[in-house]
Amino acid sequence: MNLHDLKSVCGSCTIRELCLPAGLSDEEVHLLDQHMDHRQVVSKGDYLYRVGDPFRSLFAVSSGFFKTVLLHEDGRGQITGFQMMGELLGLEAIHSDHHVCDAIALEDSAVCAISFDQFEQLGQIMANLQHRFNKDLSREIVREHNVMMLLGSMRSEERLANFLIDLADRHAHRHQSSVEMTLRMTREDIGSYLGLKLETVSRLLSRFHDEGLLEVRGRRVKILDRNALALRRTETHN
Amino acid sequence: MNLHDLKSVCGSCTIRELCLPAGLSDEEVHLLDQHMDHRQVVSKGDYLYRVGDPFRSLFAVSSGFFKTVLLHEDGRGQITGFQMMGELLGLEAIHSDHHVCDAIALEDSAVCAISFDQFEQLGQIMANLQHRFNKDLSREIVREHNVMMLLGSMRSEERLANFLIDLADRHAHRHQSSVEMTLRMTREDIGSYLGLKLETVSRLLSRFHDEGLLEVRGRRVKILDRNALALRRTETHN
DNA sequence: CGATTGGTTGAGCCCATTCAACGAATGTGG
DNA sequence: CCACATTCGTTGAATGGGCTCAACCAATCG
Repeated sequence: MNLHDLKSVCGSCTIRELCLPAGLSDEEVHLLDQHMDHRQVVSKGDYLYRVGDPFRSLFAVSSGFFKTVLLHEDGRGQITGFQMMGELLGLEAIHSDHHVCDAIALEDSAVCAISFDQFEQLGQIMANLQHRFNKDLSREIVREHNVMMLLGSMRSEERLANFLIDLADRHAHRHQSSVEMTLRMTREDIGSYLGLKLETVSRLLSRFHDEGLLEVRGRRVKILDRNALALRRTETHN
Repeated sequence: MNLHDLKSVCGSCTIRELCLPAGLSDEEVHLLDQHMDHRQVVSKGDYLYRVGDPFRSLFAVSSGFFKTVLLHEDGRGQITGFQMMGELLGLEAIHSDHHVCDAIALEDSAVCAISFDQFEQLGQIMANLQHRFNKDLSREIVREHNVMMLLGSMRSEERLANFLIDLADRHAHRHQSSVEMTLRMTREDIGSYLGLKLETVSRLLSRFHDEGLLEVRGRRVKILDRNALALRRTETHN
């Protein structure tokens, strides 16, 4: 039996409450399960989808870690997000029926695929599901608002502090340590997401380290003083 | 009869195809009409909603021009978008049932309010409407992706060129001149949206003017060389 | 092993910011 | 109606934060 062909089963999924079926009743989840597509493994470095691919399915990250990259004609790329378990991939593609960014696994990962056609039909008979989905889309909009704020009006130090705290919170929400984390992405990835160059990210991490806010060893990061770090998210920290 | 109490009637609306009911059949639009809420006038400078307001309705801009502003605790604000007729306001609020930004009219405007509860019910019995709405939400996500790209990896000149071309295109799409436009927002607003200071925006406009790309007189902007301007959206313009 | 990728650190530079002065347009109250 | 304040925009000069260029190191891999 091939992992690629495993059926998704939300009903018995440990991250059910973090994911699409959050808040649904057992019967509703059962119904959702019947319409779930396959489960799919994506190895580190592989593309889940690429710009231009026709849009058929949404994906829920079951395990692992992804980045989504928006490509600009002249080669420049912007990372628009990092997705961890329970989070949805592919929402941007609904509009044009084609993916408009690349989704790349940053570690060996697995996703649950949901045929969007079937999902929409299901939404028609399950108001709860549709409502949850509307909220998920809206949440993504809010998240991006916050990134716009970050990119548009914060200095480098604040950007990185925000990034680290956000990452820690998302780990905590998944019952993982919000103190010690292994970054799944390179300095360049972080820089791309934050609108900074990799050297700047590296320097900032060193700075935070020197100041006793973090312990940084490569991609292992330990938050030593969360309060102080949290203060760095905003300008005046005299 | 008070304009504030006018019933919205999509069926006879001139911008129907730019707005929420785009692509719906006459019967469907009729059904939508029955569930539309009031039409509402918003004077220049007034708030359509504020951060923290409970979310009850989506708004479709019927006429006029809005900005949405995300406030940061320390007083800084980021403009997350400008909305013109046919565009939706309030999508960010679905997630938390509360508005998370301010919406401010930049000129005397009117909006059509749609009770979101009723709208969701309607979506349950009108697959087409729900599908359109999913696409609208997805489009907003794509738009914000592009802003992230702009803020994260473009230089000031490219940002402004992108902004102007985008504005021109949206005017064209509404059968308004895409050559001569009156900006509805201040230099500071533009700067906030583009992650620049107002002085920088002013200097860039002067530069484009001097180079013969634009004719700028206060808020009147005439695009003299659209091709050249379009080239400025991307780095290499030797 | 050499080759490649990822990360750190330094030195100099440049683009956008800051600070500042000034002008134009609009509105307000006496 | 004028005097005055306020808001909006332009332009100049100096500053600085993050970038560029570059060297170097560590880890991984075929």
